Amino acid sequence: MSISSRFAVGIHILALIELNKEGVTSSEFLASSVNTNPAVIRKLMGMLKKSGLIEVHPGIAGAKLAKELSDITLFDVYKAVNVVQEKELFSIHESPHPDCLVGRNIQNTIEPLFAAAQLAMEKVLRNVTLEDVVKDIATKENIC
Amino acid sequence: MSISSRFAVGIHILALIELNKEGVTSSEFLASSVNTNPAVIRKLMGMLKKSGLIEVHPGIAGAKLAKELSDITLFDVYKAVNVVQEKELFSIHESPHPDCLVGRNIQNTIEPLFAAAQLAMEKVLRNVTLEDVVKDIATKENIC
DNA sequence: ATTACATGTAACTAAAATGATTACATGTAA
DNA sequence: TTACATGTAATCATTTTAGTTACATGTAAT
Repeated sequence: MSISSRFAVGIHILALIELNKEGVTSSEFLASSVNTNPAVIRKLMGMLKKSGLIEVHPGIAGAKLAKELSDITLFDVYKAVNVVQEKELFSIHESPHPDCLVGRNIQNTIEPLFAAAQLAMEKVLRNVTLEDVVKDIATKENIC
Repeated sequence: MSISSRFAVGIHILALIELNKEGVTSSEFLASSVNTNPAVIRKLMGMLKKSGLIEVHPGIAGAKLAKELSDITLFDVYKAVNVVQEKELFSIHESPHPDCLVGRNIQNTIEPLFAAAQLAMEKVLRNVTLEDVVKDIATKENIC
């Protein structure tokens, strides 16, 4: 199964806040670009806010980035929107039989292997910033 | 969300077939060790068989490995049990708005980044064999 | 103050995936 | 033909997702 698109949408939201920084980036505006419901966006904005990535205020239209673009990595977004918990990218079956040689050891044997795989994936996310994302979009549009 | 435990169970099955190679490893025997239903095991056995990792025959009790332990990587099991499709570890929201600068570029920008993260994870799986897993279990049991 | 409009948040829904379970067809060998 | 194994389909409860609706809360302009 796939990791929730909340992650991709979170990146979309942050990139659009940056590229629309002269304007007002409301949940309705974002929802239109993402093609979803404003309430879905507001829920994600809440998560991004809680993680200190954006600034939003009740009653005041628009969101602003709370950090420099180059200070926000994809990993920050990934953690903010809560798509994968630590050591839980792979699920391991519970209660294997303790009387069996394999059953009583499989969890402890597999866990560090799965953790290493997850960390390798997350390391890639740590090495990409939103600045990279925004620059790539600009390049595709021949803006720069 | 997490990747299906079919992966962990698949590893469990293969390790147990190896460690019980003097005996008969039936779906019922495996189900008891994994602590699930024999039909679940048989479905997984079918997948492992289809990928050429084990040999099973209708009407004949027991499964055997079809390859050397050191020739089976965790990645082979991962692909066999079909837990994550190529380039689909992360899902990307569909139909963002094409009239928006971000909307019309976000998918193409994000896709290679997500693919790179997925590949990094899979690379770790490619570098671990079932021999490593079985040896680790043996070590934990002070067998070697 | 009231109006207009934004965010914050809860409740409800349909769709999809998972894992368990049951049942039965198919295949093998004694 | 009997006993028992694998192969496989149908069904079910649970969980997650993403969308939707509704409304409370907060701000600012009139």
